Amino acid sequence: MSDNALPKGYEPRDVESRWRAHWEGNKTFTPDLDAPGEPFSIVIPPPNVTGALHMGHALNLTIQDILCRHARQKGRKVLWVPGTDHAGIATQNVVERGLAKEGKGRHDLGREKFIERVWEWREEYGTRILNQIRAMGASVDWTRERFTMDEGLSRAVRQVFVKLYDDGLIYKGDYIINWCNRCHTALADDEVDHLPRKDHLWQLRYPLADGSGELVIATTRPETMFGDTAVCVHPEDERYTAFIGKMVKLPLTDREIPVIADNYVDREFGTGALKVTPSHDHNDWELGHRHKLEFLQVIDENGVMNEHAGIYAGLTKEECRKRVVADLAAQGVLVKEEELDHSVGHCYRCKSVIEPHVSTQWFVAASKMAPRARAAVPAATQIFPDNWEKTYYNWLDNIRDWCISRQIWWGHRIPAWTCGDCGKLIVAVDAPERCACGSANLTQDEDVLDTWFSSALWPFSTMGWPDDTRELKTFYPTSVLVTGFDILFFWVARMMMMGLHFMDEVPFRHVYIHALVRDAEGRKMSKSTGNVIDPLEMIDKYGTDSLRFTLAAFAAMGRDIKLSEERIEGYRHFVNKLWNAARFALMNLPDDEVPAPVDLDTVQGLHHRWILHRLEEMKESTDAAIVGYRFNDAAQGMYRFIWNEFCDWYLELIKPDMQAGGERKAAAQHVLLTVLRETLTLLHPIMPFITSEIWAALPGNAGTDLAVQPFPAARPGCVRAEDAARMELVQGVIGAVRTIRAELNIAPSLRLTALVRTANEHDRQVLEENRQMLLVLARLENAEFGPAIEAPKASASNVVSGNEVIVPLTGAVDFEAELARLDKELGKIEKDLVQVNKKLANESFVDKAPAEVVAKERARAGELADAKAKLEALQQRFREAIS
RNA sequence: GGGCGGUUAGCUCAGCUGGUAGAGCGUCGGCCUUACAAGCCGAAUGCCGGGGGUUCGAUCCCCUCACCGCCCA
Repeated sequence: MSDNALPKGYEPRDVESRWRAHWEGNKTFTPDLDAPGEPFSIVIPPPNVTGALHMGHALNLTIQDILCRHARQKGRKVLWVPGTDHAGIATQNVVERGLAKEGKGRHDLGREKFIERVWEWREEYGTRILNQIRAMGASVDWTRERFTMDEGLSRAVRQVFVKLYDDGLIYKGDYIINWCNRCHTALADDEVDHLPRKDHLWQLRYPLADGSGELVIATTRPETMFGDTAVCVHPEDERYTAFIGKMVKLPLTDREIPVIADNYVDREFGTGALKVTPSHDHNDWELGHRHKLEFLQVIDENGVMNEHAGIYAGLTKEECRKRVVADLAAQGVLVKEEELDHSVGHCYRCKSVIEPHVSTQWFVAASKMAPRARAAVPAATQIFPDNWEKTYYNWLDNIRDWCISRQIWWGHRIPAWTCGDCGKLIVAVDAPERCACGSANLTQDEDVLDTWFSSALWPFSTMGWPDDTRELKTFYPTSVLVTGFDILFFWVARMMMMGLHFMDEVPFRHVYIHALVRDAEGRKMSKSTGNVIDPLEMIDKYGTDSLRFTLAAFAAMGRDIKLSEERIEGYRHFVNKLWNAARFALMNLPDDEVPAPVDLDTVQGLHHRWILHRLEEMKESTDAAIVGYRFNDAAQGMYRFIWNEFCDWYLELIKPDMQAGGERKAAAQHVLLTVLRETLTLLHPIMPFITSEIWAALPGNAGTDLAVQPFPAARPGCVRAEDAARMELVQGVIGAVRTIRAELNIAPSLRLTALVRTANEHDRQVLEENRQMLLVLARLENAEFGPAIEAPKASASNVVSGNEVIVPLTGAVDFEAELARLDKELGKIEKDLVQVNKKLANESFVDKAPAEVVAKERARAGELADAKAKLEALQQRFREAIS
């Protein structure tokens, strides 16, 4: 036995920190650009600097790491770029909250000081998320870490802005946009969450100006009525045709507004008549332009009513609504108030209600860039699973121009200057010194760009664009983007547009959309619900490998993951199992030198031949599963192989070999080491730490790193399906004896005798050759095999592929139990037999089903009938014995 | 309103191109068997959401209904 055995328990903490330090210190994951091998690259979805690692990140990183480590094993040149995102609004909010504690606002500091403050903040906390990426074991290239506000990336942003402006794809103008009063900035359409909300629908009486009647309109926003500049009905709505073209009096004001007609109106909703407020509603904005209405703004950018609201000026929009409704009710204008379930836009950063607001903003003409991005899927970029294609198309087909200016300070400032003298607008990469008119009186636009604008460039900006770098040449387009569906629009579609425009090539060949991680009840994890499972806490308690394996095992394509701590705890048992298997192996292997090799193609011993065969199958299936993004198959396949085959059978079967010594031991050592080495390699992408640790402890591996070992080569000579079948027979006989023992309550310590009346010479020979396996694993003192074996009358029995397994019973045995057991067994067989016979009796089945299927059923019917007959005979004999 | 997905063992979920329903966890029974009690051996459990259709044959394909979830308007 070895004296440098592994410690009794696996201690993830020490092991993980050691390997992390080793990999980072040695720059193990920095690719050699001159190395041979096909490139494989991934850019990390950059987490927010404000962020802390959550389960979504943990899953995202695990998947990417599996892909990268696997690609390295397959000899590819792998680059995985890490980095973080400056997250404009979110980060600014965090720093502003900090300031608020000091009783200050950002305006008290001024722009420059405030930005300095944000940078300080990011220096302090920006590394936190990076260390959490480290904790996950992510094999990123730390020498290429990027931040969206880096000098290089900022230059890329300015360059892109200027180019798009020159190409006519960026423009500035007054439009209605989504305004967050709290964050005090414009938001893009997809940054608005539509959340369900109980509200009211009020019906209001608008009298005709000529006194000839009245029109009842329905609205959810009475406070905006001061901005009404029309009432709209459906042109074919007979209730209202007479009103079209007339004027109505706007209550609470002295204004009169026209009644217009437009197909946009839903006749079924409310009263079929609606008030039109072009400055405060997206649809009304469209109506306003179509019908050339007046645009009247009544709510300011703080959510306060302005002078157009008359006596309501100065009230917040919420207060104003209450007062207006009360006053309308008092004046008899309010006809009806009803409950309404609808959805209302909320800021995705702060969850306050979004106000449609007209202002001067910058836009990307996304509608012009979308068609190319659409056409690239699936021709140049494939989405996995492909049902997301539809969602992708749907969004691009309905895309509106993208509002990219934000009225905050933290971010890439828009590279546009206005001349104070001639009014000319200058858009340039670097700050211009003077205007063409000669004036030096230039002021830069106050706004910054949407964070997603810089994220959209990530796949090429991180590789050094606009310079023509080797990284770009080698690694662009990236191989795959791994992300959640929640940012398919924000990010994926925009990267496609930008990549195609600037690189003339898609940014990634594949997009793998992974699941959302939910809690055990299927709810989204959120701090407010309090159902968050913190990955760092899980890592601390169970180790990173347990967490990674759990996530991989549940990462079935296209399905959400319901996670609970118990699952992670459960997979820690697997980690422990592997550790102990390795300990056992090491105890039975020489300390330093590699055991003398034997020829694996011709090695004797069914257990060796079988496990080597299974190992070949595992290589193929694991590789196929990872390449096909079926991580759950990869994980579960390894789990079963290691636990149910390698540990439960193989390790048990080599124990006698190890005791026997000599050549038998030498062969067992060599096969054991081979299987363990290659199994660790296969498992390494999912569980990098424990596999590396065990690897380094194996004889001959001291000082080597599993992370740089190649994928185990195929060993065609070891593919032997017939040995797998032989093994199955042996396992079946062992199982039959074990079942008898357990069901008849025979003590495990009692050594039994087993007799097998064999079905044919082949089976007899297999059992004979593997007598020792049966003796050890079925706990027998004796075993006999042959075609003419007669069962002693008092014996329990079972049938395995036509072989009658007989266990003579001695001493006190529960005879009734054996009878009941045989009845149960026969019941099962009969049930199957009836079903199969029914099938075979069906003429059209025999007629129309493929010949091989029919043949298979016939064979099965024969087997079942045979087993039935044998069992019945055995049962009869047993009855005679006990009567 | 439009789109997507789900419904399989007590729980969580696999089940690729239709051909004998699987796993993990949990449950029950028996074991300290020299790597592992975080373990070993054995067992039980399913109108594969309802209805209809295609087919010799449907968990799988088509239609429909119900319930649940998500996205977009």
